Amino acid sequence: MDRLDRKILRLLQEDSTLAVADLAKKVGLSTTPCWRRIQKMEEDGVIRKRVALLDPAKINTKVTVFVSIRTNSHSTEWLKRFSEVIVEFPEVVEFYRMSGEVDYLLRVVVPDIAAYDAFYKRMIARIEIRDVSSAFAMEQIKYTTEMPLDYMMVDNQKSGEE
Amino acid sequence: MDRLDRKILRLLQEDSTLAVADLAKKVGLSTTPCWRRIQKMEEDGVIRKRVALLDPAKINTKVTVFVSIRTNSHSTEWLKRFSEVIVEFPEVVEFYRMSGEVDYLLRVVVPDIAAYDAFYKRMIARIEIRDVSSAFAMEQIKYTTEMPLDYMMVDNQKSGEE
DNA sequence: AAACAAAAGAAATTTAATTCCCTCATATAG
DNA sequence: CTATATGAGGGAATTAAATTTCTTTTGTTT
Repeated sequence: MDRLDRKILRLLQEDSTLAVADLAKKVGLSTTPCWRRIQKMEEDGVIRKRVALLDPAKINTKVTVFVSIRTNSHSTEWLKRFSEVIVEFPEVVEFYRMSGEVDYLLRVVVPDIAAYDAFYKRMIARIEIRDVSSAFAMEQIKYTTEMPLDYMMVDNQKSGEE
Repeated sequence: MDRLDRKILRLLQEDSTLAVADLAKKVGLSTTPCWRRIQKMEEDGVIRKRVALLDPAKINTKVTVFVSIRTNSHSTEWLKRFSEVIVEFPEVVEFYRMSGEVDYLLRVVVPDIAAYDAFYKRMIARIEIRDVSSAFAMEQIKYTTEMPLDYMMVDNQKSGEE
């Protein structure tokens, strides 16, 4: 993994429809070696998948709610079931086990407050939860699937330029 | 936008490398009309973009930190500058203006605690912030870019939007 | 400097995207 | 009712891109 791979990843994180030939040109390679690098990174799992991103407003899911969940030390059994139940909801797009005050944090997307309430009722109907608190996002100022590539380990340390 | 469009979106949200011909077969169409539906949804902005998703572990960004920021009513100027500064950090992958106790919420991705500390120092060096608190994710139980399609309007949406 | 390995590139081939043209169903005006 | 526009679907040709094959370059080791 060198600086060319990193350049390729940067571009594919922005737009994966880019033709290999065009990508190669931007990176300063010809299509074959560029294609091979992409293949390798897919085999190695560096590139996990390629997906289409939708406009939340256009599909009626413009409201994001962060749901903080506190549990006073439940059993392992409860934890397992809790995860299974939560993961199934398509409205839950992110789900973390946290350190500190909050034990679990969910990001939930819905059309509006009413839909959130409906979701909430469905959730607590499926599993008993001690303490839940919801915080609504008023505005999504940034959302990206692009990960920083600055921390990638590079064998050939030709780091620095672009 | 009908149920066929929704089927197409569901599949493309999972895997956008799917060939139009295969997609068409799964949906129950031939390639031409299927292709045209995809084109239309891209023109309409329903499909925002197509991207490659990377494996966080493989690019050394497996730690997620949620950063809660409280500000005792700052000026509009400060707000503007704050947003501009924060958005520029590639480590900040999500950034919300919130209702309630917390005013802003960031999701930050870094390799480890030390790198978070370095990020934190760089951030506060660039802008004065009243109250910051950081919560570390111990585990990412779910992360998806697939939005729920259940809330999409089903009928012929002729009503002028946009 | 010879020999090898690893990466790059040109050109041919295969596969998929895109266009063109036709059919069918529905709806609407004359 | 009939004629005619309209919109969606489909087959087949065309164009563009992905993939493979083969050759060349580059860098390293002995």
